[in-house]
Amino acid sequence: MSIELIIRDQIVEAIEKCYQQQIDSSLIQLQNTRKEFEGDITLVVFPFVRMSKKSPELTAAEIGDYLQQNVTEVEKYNVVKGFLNLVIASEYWVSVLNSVGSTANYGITEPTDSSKLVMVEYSSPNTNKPLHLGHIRNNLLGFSLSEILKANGNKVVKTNIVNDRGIHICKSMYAWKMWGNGETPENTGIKGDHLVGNYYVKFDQEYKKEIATLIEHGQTKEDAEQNAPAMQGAREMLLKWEAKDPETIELWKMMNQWVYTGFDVTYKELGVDFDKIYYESETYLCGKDEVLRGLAEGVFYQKEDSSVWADLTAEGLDQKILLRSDGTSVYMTQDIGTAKERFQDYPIDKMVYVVGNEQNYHFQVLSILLDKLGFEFGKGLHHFSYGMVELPQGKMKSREGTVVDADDLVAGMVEVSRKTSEELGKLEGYTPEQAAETYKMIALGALKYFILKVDPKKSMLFNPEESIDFNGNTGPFIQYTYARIRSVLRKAADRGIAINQTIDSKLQIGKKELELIKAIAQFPVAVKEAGDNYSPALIANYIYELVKEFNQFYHEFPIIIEENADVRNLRLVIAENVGKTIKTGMKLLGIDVPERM
RNA sequence: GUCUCGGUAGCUCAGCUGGAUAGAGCAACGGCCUUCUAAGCCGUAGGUCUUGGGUUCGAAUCCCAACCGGGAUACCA
Repeated sequence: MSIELIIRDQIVEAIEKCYQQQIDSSLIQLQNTRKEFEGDITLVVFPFVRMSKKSPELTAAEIGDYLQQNVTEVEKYNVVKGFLNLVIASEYWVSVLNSVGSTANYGITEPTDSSKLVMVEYSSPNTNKPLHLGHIRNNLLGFSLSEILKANGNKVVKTNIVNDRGIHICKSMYAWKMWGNGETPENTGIKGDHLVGNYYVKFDQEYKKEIATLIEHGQTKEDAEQNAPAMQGAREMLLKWEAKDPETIELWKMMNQWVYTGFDVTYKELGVDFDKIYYESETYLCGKDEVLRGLAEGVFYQKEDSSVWADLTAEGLDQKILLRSDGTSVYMTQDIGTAKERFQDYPIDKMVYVVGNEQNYHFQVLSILLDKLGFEFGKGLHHFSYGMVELPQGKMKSREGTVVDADDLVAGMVEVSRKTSEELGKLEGYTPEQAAETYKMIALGALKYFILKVDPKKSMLFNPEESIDFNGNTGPFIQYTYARIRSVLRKAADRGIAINQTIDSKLQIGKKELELIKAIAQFPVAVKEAGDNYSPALIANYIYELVKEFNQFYHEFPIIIEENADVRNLRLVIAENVGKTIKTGMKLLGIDVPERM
């Protein structure tokens, strides 16, 4: 039982004894004592003043007396205004430290057979262009969220729905066919997803030229957009694709394969992966069937032009189209099919969609539609809605080339990392491979931490010139602290200092050491809150606080050169456990930590 | 128009289930490497928490309104 729970129970009793009142434990506000005051845990006593009918100070003193007498861990207390600061005996903190040291996966709750199965969908790329910074935020959030849910004792299936069909895919295909001259990733050396993306851009350029020409020849803008040969070609291609025209299918398969090969490289670089991949080309027909079933059952309705609709006015929403007048499916249709298949494939307890907040309406509607179709899981879908990444000049647009490409960004950061590392020269003795691995680890640490430390709900700004930082509240700062701890531990071993993991409970603990033990003790709380709130940012912020605390300690106090052997051992044990906690915490963010840097 | 999310230091962000004097990093300025890694540490300066009301012993935090910004809003995904 944690000290906090014990104190809560005793406060309830104290109120009953002193003021003859039964209180609800939600009235009990405990917080960590602010550093400028003496104490470890603070009770806010204002809510009890009404019961005691005494001043806040007197009330606090009475409760403090009771706790001091009845809770052995409460050594003493002091009162500042309406705040009761409790000083917890250092034996308790020693026992916490000892238990951290003896716990293999400190802070992590392993899943059991009866754990909930959570499916997390993330990434969900289109196969017509390479991944950009927006996708990076999605991928990092999805991966980290999965890790955090696992650490909270859930079973997690990571999934990806690949949007591999549709008019946008046909645009790239058409452009390649028209103007590609047989270019392939092999004969150009261009990464597959980039090559296909180039043709997506090419399509747009040619399309715009054609429109301009048609307008010169007297067509209206609307007509020109419809009649431009490029657009007609792409449409024709989509029809051929749906009709399973062999040549078109062949082209589609070839170009998609280029993209997948490219994506795999990017995913591997980012360190994200999936347990199960769904393809829209395989689920959209199922969605169509479901919509038609809904139509037959009277859940949906059909207009004269034979398009199919859902009426959501009773839910306070609009009408939503589910099948176009030509019978082809829309985004929503596919998501219905994909959802159904997933719940058939897995015993899912919770479905989480990691998708940008521009889709809030979409998922609200999806949930209602699935419910209307009789799927009991419909209401329980969770849209993990995150904010957009913006550039100083505004939103990113693939077609206009105002995107920060994922591969370029990572490569650029690795380059900065390499330069910095070489200047500092701390990797001497590493093989070129080891050094390269470390540069990459640091670069990705910087990128991932930069993105994950921000509250997922909020939109964030990425400034290419300023955001690539390796100092301050950054991933490399945390990685550096870890490497520093490892260095200390290596040196201790070199000097033949054996670390005794079990600290004597009577050992006097210094103030700064105590702060660190308390910080380590907060880790499981941070993991739980991150899980409850679906927020990797809470883990990032926690680690930053811990690391700052450690660096202050490091500068102020000697560790291996401390002469008192007991104190030296205590500091080594603390350093080791801080390192352990950093490593576990960063793992939840998908960030690795280096032994040296 | 309607719905929705946001507005905290020059910049990027914490803090938001109400609690003590609103915190970090970057940028600026000044210190600290012949003791364990200076990608670090310490210090100076920087705030009407958009504005106005309300609830409360207590509001950056909750409620209402206004202003500003992002997003969505029936056949793009």
